[in-house]
Amino acid sequence: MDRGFFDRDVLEVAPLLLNKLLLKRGPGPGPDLLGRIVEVEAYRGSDDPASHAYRGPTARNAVMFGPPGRLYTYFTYGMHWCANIVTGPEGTAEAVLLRALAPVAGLEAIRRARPAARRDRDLLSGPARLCQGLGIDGGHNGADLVTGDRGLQLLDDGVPPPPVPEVSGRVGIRLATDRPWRWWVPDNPHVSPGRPRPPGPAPEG
DNA sequence: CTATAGATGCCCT
DNA sequence: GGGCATCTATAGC
Repeated sequence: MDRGFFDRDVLEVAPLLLNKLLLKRGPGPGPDLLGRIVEVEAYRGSDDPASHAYRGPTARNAVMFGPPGRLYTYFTYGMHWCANIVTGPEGTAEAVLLRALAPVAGLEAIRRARPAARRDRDLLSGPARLCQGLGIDGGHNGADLVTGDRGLQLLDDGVPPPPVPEVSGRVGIRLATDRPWRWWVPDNPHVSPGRPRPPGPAPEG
């Protein structure tokens, strides 16, 4: 894919990422793993209190401030990795959280990487699940998805994004729950079971 | 299907 | 020390 695709506002890019392919190669002799993006969320650092970049650059969020088309991975809840695609020009801090993928290739290897998943629909249906299933972690922070320099690449096989994607508030956050910045492919069984918190002011006193 | 509790470690104040 | 862009097992319909 072209770098320019990612060099736009995150609210424009996020829904267009639906139905794109994420390819994971190696390292080692393992088979290529492939998944189709079916659920995403937008985080816009400059004016988004829920974004890791809201309070300015730190060691953790540095990749978000870098050039578009790279992967931002972070560790959370003491045990989980999550992956984002950086958008917008260098200097801004926008990113699209990958929330769910539909497995396309490498199913056997993905099943081995996700022993807790009882059904195939649970393999990559969550931001931490998809990282576990594809073997994505901190070693991939900053990987370039355009060149595939670290075995991770974003591909377009011609399947267009849904003309009218489903929309809701974002999942698992406390702040800015009213922003409809989560998109998914309608009726796709691999979308995560997460539900947004009811909108309202942040708890206070 | 829904609801709940517990795991577990890094980041930032 | 508080809080987390989560997941899993278990309990109960």
